[in-house]
Order: sequence, then C-alpha cells, then structure tokens
Amino acid sequence: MKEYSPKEIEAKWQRIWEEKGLFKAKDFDKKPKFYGLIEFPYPSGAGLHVGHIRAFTSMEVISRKRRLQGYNVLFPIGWDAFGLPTENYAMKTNQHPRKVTDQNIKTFVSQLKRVGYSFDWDRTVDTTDPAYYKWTQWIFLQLFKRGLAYRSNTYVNFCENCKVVLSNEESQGGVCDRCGSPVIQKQKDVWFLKIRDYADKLLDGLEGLDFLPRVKTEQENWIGRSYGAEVDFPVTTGGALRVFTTRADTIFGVTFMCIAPEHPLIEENAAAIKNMAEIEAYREAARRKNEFERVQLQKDKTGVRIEGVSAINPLTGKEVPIFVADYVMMGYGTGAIMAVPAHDTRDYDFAKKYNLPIIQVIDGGEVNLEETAYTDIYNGTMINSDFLNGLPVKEAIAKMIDYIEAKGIGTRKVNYNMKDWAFNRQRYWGEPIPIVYCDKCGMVPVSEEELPLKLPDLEEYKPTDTGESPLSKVTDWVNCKCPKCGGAAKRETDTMPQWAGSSWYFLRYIDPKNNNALADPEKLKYWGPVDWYNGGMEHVTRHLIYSRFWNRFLYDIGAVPFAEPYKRRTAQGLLLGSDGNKMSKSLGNVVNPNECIDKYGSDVLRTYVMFIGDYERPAPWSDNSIIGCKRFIERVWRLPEIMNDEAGYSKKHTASVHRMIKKVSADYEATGFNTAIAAMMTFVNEVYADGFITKSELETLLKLLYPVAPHVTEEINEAIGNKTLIAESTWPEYDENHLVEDEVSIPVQILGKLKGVVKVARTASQEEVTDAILNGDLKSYFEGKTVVKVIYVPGKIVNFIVK
RNA sequence: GCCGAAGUGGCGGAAUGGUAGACGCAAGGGACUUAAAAUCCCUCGGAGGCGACUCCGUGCGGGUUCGAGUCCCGCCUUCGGCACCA
Repeated sequence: MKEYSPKEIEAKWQRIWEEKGLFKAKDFDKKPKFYGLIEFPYPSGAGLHVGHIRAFTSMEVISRKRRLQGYNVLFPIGWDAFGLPTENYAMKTNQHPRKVTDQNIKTFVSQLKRVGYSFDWDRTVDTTDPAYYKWTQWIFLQLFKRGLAYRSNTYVNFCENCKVVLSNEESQGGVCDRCGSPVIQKQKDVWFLKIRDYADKLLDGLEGLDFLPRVKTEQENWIGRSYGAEVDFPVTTGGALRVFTTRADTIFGVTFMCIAPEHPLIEENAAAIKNMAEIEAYREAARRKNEFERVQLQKDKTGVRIEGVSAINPLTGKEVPIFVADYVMMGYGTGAIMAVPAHDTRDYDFAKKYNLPIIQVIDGGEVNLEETAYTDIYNGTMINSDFLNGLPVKEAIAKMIDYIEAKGIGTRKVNYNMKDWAFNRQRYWGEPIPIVYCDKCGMVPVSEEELPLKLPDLEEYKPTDTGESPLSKVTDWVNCKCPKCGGAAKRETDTMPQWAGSSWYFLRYIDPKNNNALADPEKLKYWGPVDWYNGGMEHVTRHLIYSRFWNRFLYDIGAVPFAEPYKRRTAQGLLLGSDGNKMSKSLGNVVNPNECIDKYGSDVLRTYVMFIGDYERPAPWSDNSIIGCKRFIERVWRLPEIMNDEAGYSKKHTASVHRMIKKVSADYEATGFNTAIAAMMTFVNEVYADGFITKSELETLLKLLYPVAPHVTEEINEAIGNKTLIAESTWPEYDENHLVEDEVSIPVQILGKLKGVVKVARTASQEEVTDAILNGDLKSYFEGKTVVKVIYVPGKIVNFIVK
C-alpha cells in the first residue's frame, strides 16, 4: 500500500461524489425519505470553527448511513446571513454588508467542501436573498393580518451598546446576547409577535416529540405556565385592583398589596394620592435600574406606600395598604400582587422591612415566622381562614378558586413567563418590515404582489443615536403610496431581527426556488417534518422556540401540513479549548479546522470530533488525542496488507464482525459516536493481533467507518479492487446467530466477590457449570466450605453462597 | 431560590443491577534504526507479596440485593438553564 495522503484522496473523492451527484435529494422519490437538519451557520468573518464540525458531523454521519440504508436523504445547508456582526464588521472595514456577506459565504462554502460534507448544495438558501426574504416578509404579513403582529408602546429590553431593541430571548440573564452588555428597560413603540398566544400549543406540542429531555424541560421552563386565579380587590377610591395569584388559599393572610412602578393605578388615582412626589421619585429610580441591578438587589426590597388609596380584602372586608414596589413586574400577571408575608419569601422580606403585619394562615410542622416565610404547599393545613380551616393547602387552593368564582370576586387564570416577541430592530442589515403608515388608513400591509420589499442599497447604514433606523434617511424609499387609498404614505423603516429568517428556513430547503409559495404543499408533505435536527443548547429557548412558533402558525393557516417541524432534536456539547475554557480569540485557545485538515486530513478531524467524548457533553480539545485517531485511520489504511482470504474461516472473527455491525449501527443512532469508533478500533486491534482479515470483513469495516471517514474508506475500497463506490452500496446487516460463540467465559463469584472465570459451552446447564467450577481450577476456594446456594444467570455470571 | 445534568485512573472517557476502568491519550520499558521519526511488543487505579495471590477502590454517610458506578434515603461539590414569575 502506498503512503496515506489525505490531501490527494480527499480532493479526489469529493470530486467523484460531486460528478456523480450522489447527495442530491430527489423530490417524490419512491424510497423512504429522511430529512436530516443541522442549524445553518451564520457566515461570520472568522470562518468555520471546529465547533461547527462537531455540530455538523453527527448529522453528516447519519445522512451518509441513511443513504446506504436505502433512504432518499435531504441533508441541506444554507446561510443565516442577516444580523449585527456582519453589519458591524462591514462598518469596521468600510464595506457594504452585502459584499461582506458574499465573501464570508464563499469562505464557508470552500471550508465545508474541504471537510467533505454530503450536503445537497443545490438547495442552498441564503436568508439575505430577496427571493428568500420575500417569504419571510410574506409570513410576517400573514401574522399581521391575523392580529399576531402588533405595535405597542411599552418598556422593552434595549442594548445601549448595540443600540437595538432586544427580545426576552435575546437578553437572557439581563445581558445582550451579542455584546454582553447589560440590558436596560426603555420605553419604545415596538413591534411584537404574539408568541404568548401560542404558549399552550408550544407546550402541549412537545408531548410525543423525540427531544432530549433537557431540551423539553428548558422549553417548558421558558414558557413557564402556571395555573392560578385573578382576584379583584376593591379600592377605596372606587374600582378594583386586579391581582394574579397561584395561592388563592392564602387570601385570608393578605396584609398589603404591591403594584409595579408602571402600574396605571397611580395615574388613575392621581387626585386621591397624597404623596405623589415621593411616588414619582421612586418610579423614576426604578426605571433607571437595569435588570442586573434588580437581580443584585433582590434581597433588598424597596417600596413606597401610596397614601390616600387603599384596597379592601374581598373576603374579610378589611382595608390593606397599597405599595409601589419594583419587585413587582408590570410584565407578568396583572402587574399587581396581593402580599401574603407569612407564606411568600419576598412578601416576607418586604413586610419585615416596613414593619407590616404577618398573618399566618397555614399551620405546618416547623413554622417559624420569626425567621422566614412558610412556603411549603405540600404540607400544612389552613388556619385563620374561615371556611378553609383544616384543609390541606392543595385542596384549599381548589376550594377558594371555586368560591371566588361563585362570588364573582375572581376567575381562574393561566399565566406564562414567556413574553411576546419584540420583533423590530433599528438596523440596516435585516428584512424590511412590509408595512406602510398612511395618515388616512393607519397601518397598512404592503400588498403581497409587491413582495419582496427589497432592502434599498445604502452608503450610510450606521445605527443612529436617536434610535431611528438607518432606513429612515432613504426618503425616496420611505415615501410611498398607501396600498389601500393610494395617498401619500411612509414605510416602516425598522427591520426584522436575525431570528426571522431562521424561523422557517427548514421549510425552504424543501423547495428552495419556488416563487409562488414558500414551498410547494406536495413537497412539504413528502419531505416534512424534519426527521432529525441537531443543534446547540443555546438555541433551545431562542431559535427552537421561534421556529416551532412560526411552523405552528403556518400549520394553523394551512400553509404547512405538519404542526411540529422537528420529530427529533439532539444537541452537541460545546467544544472547549485545550485549557478547558470556551474557545475564544482573547484566550488564544481557538482551534482552526483548516490547519487541522492541512495537518491530518478531513477524515482524521471528523473521526476525532466524533471520538472526543460523549457527544452531548462539553469536551476539551486535545492536540495529543487527535494523534490517536490519525493512528487509527492509518492502521485501517494498512489493513489491505494483511488481507487474506486463504487464512481460512474464523468463527471468532465472524462473531466480532457481527458484534461490531450491531454496536456501530446502534451507537450511531443514539449519538454514541465515541463508542461506535471505539468498537471499530477494537476490531482493528483484534484483526492485527490475529494477523489477517478477509476481504469481506474489511469491506464491512469500511462501510461502517465510511460515514465518519468517507474519503479514506472509498480509497481503500477502490484499492482492493471494488468497482462500486461505498457511497452507492448498502449498509451491512448483522445476524444474531453469528453473535453468539459456542464457548462462553462465565465470571465466578463467591459471596459476591470475583474469584475467577470458567469457560463452558454456551448451552451448559447450571449443574454442568457448577460441576465445572467445583472440579476445576477454582476448586481450592471451596475447601472446607459448604455451598448453600448457587445463583446462575445463564451465560452471564455465577455466584456461590458458601458457609 | 427553582429546574436540570453530572461527580469513575495522570487526562478524554467506557460499563441493559452481573469480570469497574472498553477505546484513546500521556507515561515507563523493550524491538527495529548509525540516529531520529514512524511502526511493532510489554507494563500501566492504589497498597502488600519472590510467587500462585491478598486487601482496598467509582464524591461522602446509610440502606436494598446473592451481587450496586448503576436502585432507594440523607448530604457535599461542580456545571448548565431560569429567576423578585406572584
């Protein structure tokens, strides 16, 4: 065998596969379909990252395997190319974002091709292509027409550094997703998508999906459904203060009320409020606190009592004070709470600080209200609560809700943590929002025939300090005719967020060039839904929620034939630097895939990222360990040297081969890529130890390894005289009959401790096994002992209980 | 605070309740070589013993079981997610 030269053979096979068009997905093919999806990359200036390789290679392996298994496979690639980093980079280097994007895409294409991924390149999509975003805009119009896109003047997350409004999903932990600076609350007139209306559908839709449990749980927590009741507390100046509570059982323990600083009750009662100046000062201070400060100050509750207005407990008729307190959020529930300091830790802290009464209404084993609130809802019974007295908490909640509904004081209510999706960005490099403002007609959607509403070319597209979109300066674009009345009108100048284009790209792959629909319904029916989607955990409460929402909406309006877009979702662990830290330029621990391919070849790199560890867990890169994979590939490369069909039939080999087929096949399906590769290494070690391998055994190994290391396996396959490409062959099957060997080694335990191993025929009975042990090498262990009991698990283990 | 995952050699990591440490790296020894690289062979959790062997060992403390890394109870630690969510 000549020397292993990855550079040559990788280019060669990539060319051959492409010429043969082996990876093109065929619409309506008779074969069963498989749609494998990876999260399409953001084509950043930094180029492909080894993290991408780990994320993509799993679906690459599965896709190649599926083709051999006889599936018609759709494994596409595209570019999520709108967004701030490109725009920022373009500004820094003084180029147009379009140009930067095209350059970056070119780099990504060449890098991905070098890795040898079996994408169907004909179906590439680019979110910044007008032919693509025509349909992004179309979806927006459908949302708008059904009242699911609306404008609202309210407090929203805002990043002062990026000068942009952020959704809740983009500001998790109170910091900007992009730049990490703290997010502030800013009052703005903002576009929202009513994702909250889909909260139940998104939650209930999770059932039956094959998502990793942690993916499901994170989504459930993010959506955060809680069951409770809205209760009206009459206000002394008239009207009522409505609160949301999950603890209706504790209404008898209410000693004060709190409202969020933004709560309208203040304006409504301005005349009656005696300390307005104080309250205004408090509100102003609260407004200036950012999320970060609010979290830091969690323990330090503050508030101001509203003098002159009180609430009345609808059950006891007692008057309770109302406070403005910033631990109450306008964005959740009704922006007002009933405070039960005895049984809520936050209310407790507040009551302690402002010397408010604490009334215990639940009696539990270890209540010590001197130190903390008693919040256990599973233990404890009601006291001081009239008709609830003596009931366990859970029953009391149900009974109270029934009671207040009957009395007309309140109603049961479900609340969600998830907020509506803030949808517009004051930036240039995004999809224009297809809405026109007409003095006469108000907000008017651009007519669908006019789509795509193209992003105008701009020389100056820097974000402005006034918070206005750069597009607002393009007067001949902004000024337009009202699609409804034909009068003078102005265009919406904000653009959509980065997440828009990625919320439906998996649909476009199915029919990427369709100009009449986002995709042909028949093709959607054929290919959809995605069978297996792999991506990062960081997208679980971002992209994955958004895209499920859009797909579900499109399903509801009949544009898509399936309610849930992804049948199965897995997630790769982060690839860390060799120092165990997240790879980053500043730490200098970034591994460049190009350099790895130059040094070891793509097959070795691919093998290594799959072998590095548990696929779902973070793993540190190791320059040493990759050498192990290089050695393995080279050992495989040299196998033809010991290929020998004359060496004879070996039952042991056959069993090993079939065990390997079974293990590798199953492990690939379960993302156990590391153990699959280990099983192949074990086989190769065994074969070298025996000194020979048959041609058919080698062919089997090559096929099993092909999804991971396709180039080298094709080359060897050709070198041993095969005319058919592995890419065009079929996946090996194992035969259970070959898995079992005639003789098995049974571990022998005495009182649960391992003493040795006995070799017996596979079919041996317990008596035969016991005899073999008592008369064999291990018999000295039994001298002077009596065997009381024998536990024999056939073929597995035997344990003697002796005295 | 709440939710989730995990703690196994020097390292990455394997183990449907059934021989703990597969596979790989690193390390040590040897073969080949003028030498190096590459390759091949051996050793490789700890302690003891010349030795066949013995004892200890999967974060800690209990328990269930013939048998526990795996199951149960109680802790500790780390990581990830959410977070004044009422």
